[in-house]
Amino acid sequence: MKHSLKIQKHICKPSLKLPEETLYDLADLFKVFGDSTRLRILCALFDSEQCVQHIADELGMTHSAISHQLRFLKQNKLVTNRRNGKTIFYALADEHVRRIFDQGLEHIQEEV
Amino acid sequence: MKHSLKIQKHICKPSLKLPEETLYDLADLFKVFGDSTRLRILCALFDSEQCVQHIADELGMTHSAISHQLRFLKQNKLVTNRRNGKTIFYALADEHVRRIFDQGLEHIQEEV
DNA sequence: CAAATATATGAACGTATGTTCATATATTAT
DNA sequence: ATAATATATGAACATACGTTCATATATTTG
Repeated sequence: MKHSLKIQKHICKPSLKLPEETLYDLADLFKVFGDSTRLRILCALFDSEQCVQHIADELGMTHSAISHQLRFLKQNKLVTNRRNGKTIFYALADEHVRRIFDQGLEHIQEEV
Repeated sequence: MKHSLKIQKHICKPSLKLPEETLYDLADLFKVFGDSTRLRILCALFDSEQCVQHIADELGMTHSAISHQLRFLKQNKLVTNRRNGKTIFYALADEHVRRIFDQGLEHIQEEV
């Protein structure tokens, strides 16, 4: 009886149990937000759709680098695109992007 | 006059301009969420604080791996900890963690 | 104090990531 | 068809990341 406290090592509470795959998908989603270049691209699209070269100019990077990242963003459904002649315009996919962005911003700006 | 359309290459709209440093901080924050192990740790803390070994057991990983990740999570202010004797309990730092997590979840579950 | 337990940490290792460079594709203009 | 423009993509490279292993620190127990 005297070491009953010692025995109960871990009081197991069942925690929020999401499927493995969901967690991987979720991690992949946040991974997309986890790079300042991609965040800057998203910022550039906040007001209106933009073409690749415009974004590249604005960020001072090559169109190749931007194109690679846009593909990544599109694969993860954070942006959509439409072709207009030679140029392709990219736009934010939906409001979640903005909301996730804003929640993150709130978090970092809250800390001292 | 005939190629005036050709000339206006990029109609520059000023986009949301955040300081470089803010973007890096924001990317760092999302980077933390961009790993399934860390997400699982956060899940494990959703209901209540937990000690390192408990989390390690639950995730089927070594305490070393978990400890490394918890340090990372703490550096980014997503968790706090308190010591109780030999064991150290970790807990979610604030509600932003949950909200960012939930927004992400909404996003991936919305898509078909 | 020594042993046991819980956690932390540095080094090392393989893998993933972001950019660049060269090249390919697509559209338009001549 | 050829040239010019806009974008996409594969390979290569350097860097960053996550885990493991060994070891260190901290607390409690005997």
